[in-house]
Amino acid sequence: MQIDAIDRKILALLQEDGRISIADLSARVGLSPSPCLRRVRALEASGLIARYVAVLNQRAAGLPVSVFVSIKLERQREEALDAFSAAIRRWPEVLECYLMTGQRDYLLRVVVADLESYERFLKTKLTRLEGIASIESSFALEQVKYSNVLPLG
Amino acid sequence: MQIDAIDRKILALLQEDGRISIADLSARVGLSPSPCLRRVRALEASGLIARYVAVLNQRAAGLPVSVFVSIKLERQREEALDAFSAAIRRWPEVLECYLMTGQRDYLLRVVVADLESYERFLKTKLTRLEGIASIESSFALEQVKYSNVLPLG
DNA sequence: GGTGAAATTTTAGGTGC
DNA sequence: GCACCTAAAATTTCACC
Repeated sequence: MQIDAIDRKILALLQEDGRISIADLSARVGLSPSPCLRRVRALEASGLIARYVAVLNQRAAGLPVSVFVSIKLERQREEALDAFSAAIRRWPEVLECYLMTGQRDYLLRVVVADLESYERFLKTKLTRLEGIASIESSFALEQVKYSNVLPLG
Repeated sequence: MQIDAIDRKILALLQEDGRISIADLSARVGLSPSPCLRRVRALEASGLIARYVAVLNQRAAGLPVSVFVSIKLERQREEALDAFSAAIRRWPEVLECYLMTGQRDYLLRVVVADLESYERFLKTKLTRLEGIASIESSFALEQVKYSNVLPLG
């Protein structure tokens, strides 16, 4: 999809406030509401805008702990890798998961209420998966920055 | 703030779709629109709902690369730590930053278009900061999961 | 917490530049 | 492709029970 400067401005504003009205949005990007709405719909249809969500305050929700987990998998069949991915996607404690360069390395961000909850997650879920060679956990004390705004142009 | 089962349901739905109408939301949680809207406003005022945003597709936006950067700081004055945090918050390439347990360790997620852009970020920004003892970069090949939905009750 | 009505916003259509 | 206008539909919001 072709993106121009006005689209970038629209995307920037929607990333800051996903509920801004088309009237306000169009005024801020220098268009009238009709073409502005058309652009937003086109950006949604193209998949560039993936979804609109409410972002909660992790601490206020009683889930102040983020744990970063490095997982190394044993050499194995494709099927086991798919099972790993599927489990990750299913577990609500895992908010982010990345396949890292190098070998069979995954990085997870796990969100829990406290260390006890994390231990429970480890014992009842993660360590029960087959094919894991090693697990290493690092704990975040403080969220210095948490943004969804991509650095467009 | 006191949260009950209906509030948790509201939060779950809003985290999935930040633009769901009050009419739909109220029907799905088993309330009429008025009290449902009152609850949503209370959740916003309490800070539990931090904000509403549009989530973009990183790949479609031409920024497919996430780099995780571990930074160790030298022992130093509080002032320098604040300068570090301030810079991190200002740089749009850094989407997430966590202060980790242990010592002066930070973990960053940096989003860029390609490795060249990452080198530019390193050379013109990160390595110019004072008080950094070491920098270690790991590259994500694939985003297996990226969610904003907290595991509430 | 529910009801109903008013106010605001969204959204689609049509014309001309 | 955009501005402008109009109008219908949907949604938000509020006073009141």
